[in-house]
Amino acid sequence: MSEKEKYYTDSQEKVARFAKALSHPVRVFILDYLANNIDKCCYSGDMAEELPIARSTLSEHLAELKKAGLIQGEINPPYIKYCINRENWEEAKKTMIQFFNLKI
Amino acid sequence: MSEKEKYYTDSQEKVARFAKALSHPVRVFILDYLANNIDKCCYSGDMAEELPIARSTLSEHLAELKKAGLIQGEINPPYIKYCINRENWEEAKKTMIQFFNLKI
DNA sequence: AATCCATTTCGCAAATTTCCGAAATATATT
DNA sequence: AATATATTTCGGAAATTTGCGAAATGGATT
Repeated sequence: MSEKEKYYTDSQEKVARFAKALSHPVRVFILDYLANNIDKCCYSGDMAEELPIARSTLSEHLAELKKAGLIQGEINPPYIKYCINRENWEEAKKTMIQFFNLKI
Repeated sequence: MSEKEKYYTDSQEKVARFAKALSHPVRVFILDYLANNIDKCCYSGDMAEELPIARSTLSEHLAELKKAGLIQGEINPPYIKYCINRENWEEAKKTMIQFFNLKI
């Protein structure tokens, strides 16, 4: 009796999920920042200095990206060193590129 | 005295804007649908039949995609034939791929 | 002019997102 | 044990998004 029809493919849901993670300029900024400082330690506080938002708000954007799997934080108290999660980043990239390669 | 500092690059804002347009599975579905039926006429009603949402809700998702420039509607009363806006689609594709090509 | 039809717009409710400052956390240092 | 530090979590406000059904739209048909 389970009437759960599926309306969206896994791929469609994945595109939407990754896109949502990238749907705020602060989060795009964070990913850019991490990608451009791959060799350095990236702390929340460093990014906060370049952004017009409260630290607690930045923290929530970081959590959002973590939830999407795109970044990870290595705890090193009282700091947290953030970096891109390469494996999931590659998956997001593949997912989005495949979507944009629709034969239109 | 205009204290408007700019915190995000145009590119970052563009990524966020396009990503937002793709951040809901219904909208991803619509773009897939249009891309896979490029030769046919695509009416709102046809898509509505494959989706678990009210027609008015679908209409609002279509408006969202139109606002982002990704689709356009050719009015042919009482129908509206939808299709992907190729020029803006290509721009979105380029924007997103460039973003994902960050040297990480 | 009255009716039909696909679609959108409107009015509104519910859910989610974004944001902040204050408080909590967890460790290192004094 | 008290203090200092970077960050997160909490509580709550404001804004935005998602959704629906009813009404409006605009041209075609009777």
